[in-house]
Amino acid sequence: MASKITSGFFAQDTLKVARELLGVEMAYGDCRGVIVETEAYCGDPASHAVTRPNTGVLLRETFGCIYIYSIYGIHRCLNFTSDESGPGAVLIRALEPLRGIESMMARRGTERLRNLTSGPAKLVQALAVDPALHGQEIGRSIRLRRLWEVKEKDVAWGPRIGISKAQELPWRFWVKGNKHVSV
DNA sequence: TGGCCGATATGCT
DNA sequence: GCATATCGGCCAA
Repeated sequence: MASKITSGFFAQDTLKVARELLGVEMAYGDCRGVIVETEAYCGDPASHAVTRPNTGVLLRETFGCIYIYSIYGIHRCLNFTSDESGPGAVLIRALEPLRGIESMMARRGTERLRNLTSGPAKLVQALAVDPALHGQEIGRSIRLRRLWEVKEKDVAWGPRIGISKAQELPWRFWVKGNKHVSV
């Protein structure tokens, strides 16, 4: 039986949270998908804890909460805050769709399964994540439970995508070979 | 109050 | 591979 993940899980180190979120099912509204790609943001120069000192307060002062930001005007991305002892958040970059695929296709305007949730802004649009969830504790609207046990040998990692600072840090994690990983 | 930048996605060449 | 839409957040003035 799959085990529920609550906000307390996010108290631990951000890199560990990012790694451990792989294989976790996310349920929201009429949709479900498994997390297959994440990125960790700590107190590094690319983190909103640094680049957005006002709104980034959530990264410093909470864990286990939803952090939603907008980028390039038209996109929104979903994070979960982490690390009870410092700034941290994990960006959810890709899901493998499980349920509500018809709804996702309608909202994304495509029939192509591979293009539904293979990117941070794509999955927010596919699941119609409400921006008003910003700051809310995990487990209320967005529910998580471990669905897959992802072995060490099935985890890949590398540099984070789309950033101009701290590009050398290999803080992006994904499920090796999964067809729904971005890029 | 204005200007710059960005954890993206898409469409065109 | 490259241009670009489009706007919130931030800071300088």
